[in-house]
Amino acid sequence: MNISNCNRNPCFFCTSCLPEWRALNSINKKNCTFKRGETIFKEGNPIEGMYFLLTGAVKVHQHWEQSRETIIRFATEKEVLGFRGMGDNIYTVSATALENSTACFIPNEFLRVSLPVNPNLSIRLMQLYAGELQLAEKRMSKLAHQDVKGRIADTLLTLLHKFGEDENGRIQLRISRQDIASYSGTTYETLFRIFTELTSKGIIKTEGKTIVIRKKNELRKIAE
Amino acid sequence: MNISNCNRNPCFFCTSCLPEWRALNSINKKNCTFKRGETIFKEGNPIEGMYFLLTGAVKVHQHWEQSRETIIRFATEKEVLGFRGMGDNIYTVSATALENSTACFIPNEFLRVSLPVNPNLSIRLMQLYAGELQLAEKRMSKLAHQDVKGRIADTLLTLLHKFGEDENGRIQLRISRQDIASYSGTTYETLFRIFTELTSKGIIKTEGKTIVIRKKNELRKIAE
DNA sequence: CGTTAGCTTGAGGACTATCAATGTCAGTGG
DNA sequence: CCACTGACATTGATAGTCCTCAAGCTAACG
Repeated sequence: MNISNCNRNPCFFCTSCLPEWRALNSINKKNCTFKRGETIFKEGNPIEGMYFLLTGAVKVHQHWEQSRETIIRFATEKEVLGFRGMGDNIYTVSATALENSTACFIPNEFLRVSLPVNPNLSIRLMQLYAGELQLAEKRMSKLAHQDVKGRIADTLLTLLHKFGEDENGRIQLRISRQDIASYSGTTYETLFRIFTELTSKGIIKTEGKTIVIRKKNELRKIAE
Repeated sequence: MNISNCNRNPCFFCTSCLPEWRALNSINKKNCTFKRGETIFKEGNPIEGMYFLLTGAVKVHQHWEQSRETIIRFATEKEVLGFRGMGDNIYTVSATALENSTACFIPNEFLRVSLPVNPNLSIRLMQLYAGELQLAEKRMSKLAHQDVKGRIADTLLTLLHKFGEDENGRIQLRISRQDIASYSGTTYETLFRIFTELTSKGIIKTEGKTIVIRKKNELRKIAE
């Protein structure tokens, strides 16, 4: 979301507009730094505004029975959390920090006032949602038709793409196996068995919580 | 999407703005009436604009191997098809008419010019996408964690809600079993068996291609 | 009357969730 | 230093769900 040709309004979606986001934080006294594991907002709570993630990593997830959850998506720098178009009042998902993170909080009121007079902002938000929607639709068909191994391979590629890798193929995010399973739509045990298999084939390697992708093309083949 | 308090710009999303949509049809010579089964646009083709559905019913679907598809969503009157935020040039999904349908075609060019000067329009589109996104996310967790029976029950309730019912509980849409299976993320045979089971329990009844929901609450229970 | 397409049913087996048992490891408090 | 604890990792056994394949069946249609 780092759009290069900013026409200023401000657009709020390019690097040069970041100071303006940050300035908002001093106006409202919302907590905007989150420790690893901390809840940013929670399913069922009233929506008070949206968060623009400045640094860190976040999971957006939804409960499903006791002790069961789906991770809807991961978010990283410059992504938007928790805004649903001013219609609803209650969060339908939760957001939890995966790393220590910082954000800007933009109150509903600010949006209510800004959107009608700031076409850039509404267009950018529209594009943002359109993009997210497209990803969500793609993920829907994958969840429906891929087998578990394919979904896990896909998850690993998604993480690699979203959080980056170092020169050795290490995914730049410490993430629990349980979270990977929850995003892939499977259980911890099944994920484990498939990790074992992928490791024995030399496709991935694990170093504690960090995952090393050794044969990206093999993963791509598995993910079809 | 029939928003009551239209501030006119035109907003394009309320009944009183429909004439303006219709007027667009006379300007561009795009085909805007579609017969049952006709393709509206197809995966891989260039995006030329978006469609605002005036009457009828449409499925939005995505290919998956040969002879396999996922239905992403159903659309009916006053819904928008095929617009993805001006970023991409290629459709990632197809749309096919389930009933004879009429639409308005809005060329990209029109949107490119209108959005920056018509805050109402961009805000409405943004809200539209935000709403769709929320539905897509909910469907994602369902596809991941519900069993087939639950997903089918959920599909039936979705269809009932979207296309309405007559006084006897008949879903107001003639839809093939294959399509229901594709939306539920399962196969024709499995769908058939579950239909047999639901029928024997008196929860649903089939009259050719029309489906009668007889015990909505039972379905809700199955869909959790 | 043969052909084709879609409907219906059965059998078999692949895949994956679940449950349970055990292993590992870091931290805690005695 | 060591036993204890809780969280997480690892593995096996089992069973259930659901897909696939294949075959019979019906009905429409030239």
